[in-house]
Amino acid sequence: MNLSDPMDAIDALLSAHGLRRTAAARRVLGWLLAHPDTSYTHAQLQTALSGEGPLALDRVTLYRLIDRLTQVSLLLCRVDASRVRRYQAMPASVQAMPHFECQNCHRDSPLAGALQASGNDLERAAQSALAALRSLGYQGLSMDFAVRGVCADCSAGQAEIVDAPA
Amino acid sequence: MNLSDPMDAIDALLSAHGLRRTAAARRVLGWLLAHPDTSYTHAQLQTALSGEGPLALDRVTLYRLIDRLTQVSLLLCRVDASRVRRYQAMPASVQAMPHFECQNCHRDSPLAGALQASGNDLERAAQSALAALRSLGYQGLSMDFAVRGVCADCSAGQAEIVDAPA
DNA sequence: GTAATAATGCAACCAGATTGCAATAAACGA
DNA sequence: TCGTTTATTGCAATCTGGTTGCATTATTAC
Repeated sequence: MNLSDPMDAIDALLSAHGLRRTAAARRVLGWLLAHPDTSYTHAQLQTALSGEGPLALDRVTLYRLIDRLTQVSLLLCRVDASRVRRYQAMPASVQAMPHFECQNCHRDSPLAGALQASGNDLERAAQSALAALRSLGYQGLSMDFAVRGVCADCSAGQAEIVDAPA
Repeated sequence: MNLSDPMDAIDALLSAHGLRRTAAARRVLGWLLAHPDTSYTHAQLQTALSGEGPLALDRVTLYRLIDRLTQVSLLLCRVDASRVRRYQAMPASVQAMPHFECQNCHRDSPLAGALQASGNDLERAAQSALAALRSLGYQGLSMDFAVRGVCADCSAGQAEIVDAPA
């Protein structure tokens, strides 16, 4: 088996985690591995896969498949501010992924730029916290630093309502 | 007006944030302020309030009320690992609130004890990150540090399935 | 090859949350 | 204090993301 062939690598990952090497599993894991560092909802995955693959896979099948992939830590799942689950291929190195959740419009935006100054401290502290957890036996971990408040758009909108009613 | 009277204090909070001082708003905000540092789901709030208050308030009314309270940052809302929103009175001082989300059973557990060693570093870094955001104009912020993985119960359960099938 | 078992597809169902709209109730100015 | 304006309430219907049961199909292990 040639592991440099992405297809063989995916099959190897599936077997190594006790999952069967089905067409659907190959397509989903393959697609997510080809689109790293981004998370997708169930709906996004289904349209993305039905767009390129042969025939669309069933809604429920996709739900169960991503559940399985998540349970064996091949995927990372988080619930965004709008209550929908987002999946992505488990990153090789764990970062803190700071993001901002608006309490008003429930939009979720990455918080990389705003934290450049203090971001490194945060990253360092998070890594050492993670190391502590690992030493306690936790496995397959990822971290997520969420900041909640009202985003610029929404506070501007609320001000508008007060200052300049339509 | 005597602000030491909790009822007047609640009314003052409501007006200060541009909300009307209705019976429902007083009850909800009052109850959450009386139960700080804990978050409640919509369902929990409804049963808690209908249990003590006079008559139960409508489901939809409660949804809209907590939305309004959240938008003006009187409440803090987060989505837990099971995709349900949890509300609590906005804490006076912002802490990092580290918690663990199981990728398998979707249970959400506080992570205070496990992080005692590195927790302080994390808290410090988070506070400075928050200060940076505040200087950028963000308001009404709270932080949340989530660690994701598979909890001890679930990894034990998965091992059982492999090692000792029923 | 064949048996055991995991994965799929379909239909029905569920919880949490949202929308539309008519009926009330605060807030504010006269 | 009386309207008037506008926020809030309650009810019914609807929506979305997700789950369950079950018969069928495909992988895996022998």
